[in-house]
Amino acid sequence: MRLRQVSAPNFDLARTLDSGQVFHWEKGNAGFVGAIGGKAVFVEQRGGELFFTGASGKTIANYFSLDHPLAEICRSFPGDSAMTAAQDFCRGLRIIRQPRWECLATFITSSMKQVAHIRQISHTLRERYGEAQQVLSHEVHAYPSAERIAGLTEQELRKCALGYRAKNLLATARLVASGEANLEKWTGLPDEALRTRLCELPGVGAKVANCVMLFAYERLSAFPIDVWIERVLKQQYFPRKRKVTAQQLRAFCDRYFGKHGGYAQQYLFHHARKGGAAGKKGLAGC
DNA sequence: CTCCAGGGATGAT
DNA sequence: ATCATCCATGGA
Repeated sequence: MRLRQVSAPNFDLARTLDSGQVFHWEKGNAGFVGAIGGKAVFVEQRGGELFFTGASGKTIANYFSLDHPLAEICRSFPGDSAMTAAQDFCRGLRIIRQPRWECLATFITSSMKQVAHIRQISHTLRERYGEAQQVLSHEVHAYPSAERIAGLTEQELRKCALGYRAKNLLATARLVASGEANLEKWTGLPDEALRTRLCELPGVGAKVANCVMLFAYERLSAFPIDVWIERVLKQQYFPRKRKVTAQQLRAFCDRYFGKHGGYAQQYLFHHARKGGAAGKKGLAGC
């Protein structure tokens, strides 16, 4: 199999796929095997080039947001020490453009789960209910459509280790499949209206809504606050406050991180999770 | 306001 | 080998 090639300067494929925004890519053949929408894809990075097969160069470049002006985005970040360290740690990490239903469904199943569990749930749902494809002798399953999931029972979903999330995923799948919730049409909504629509879906609260806005609707100012980010924010920006409310954090983030807050959040998140010293232990005692 | 639901990887003992 | 911990949403 001959691979095709696309230029990808200022991009780090492995780091991007390991940053908790997407959960189905697996290592294989010196690169990564996964799916972009319904297409099974292999992609490998060598220096500033991506070598790939299974989709067009245009699809690859669009999925990995190779057109995002990363240097300019980083220049818009605040210059504090936490942000600078995170930025340094996350070179080449990009916010990818995910299919809307796949992203929404995945983050509904992510609630109260850690990354390893989310990967497992995604894998099981794909394997049981998604269409199989081949790439370089690897079998890859597309994420099951809303229609497919809408036709399942809560019992079947529970068997995929969804627990109480099964009910929410099923209810939301049915709203999407019936057209009552039109995810594609929502691309035209302003941020606040989009967030409101998303939060009306079962299993979607503020955190999940912001993830979907950031990863599937390219709202780069959306700033999801999970426990990791909450720890970082409290430690770095409210060091001697004993009690900081969710509202205070929210107001601070919206004001402080600017129009690319979503990127700032992703960098702080990835640095906190993978950066070692700043990980759980170091922050716990504060 | 508090409490709880369901579950598997992860790290401590 | 056993045990506590992690964790976002929604309903009681």
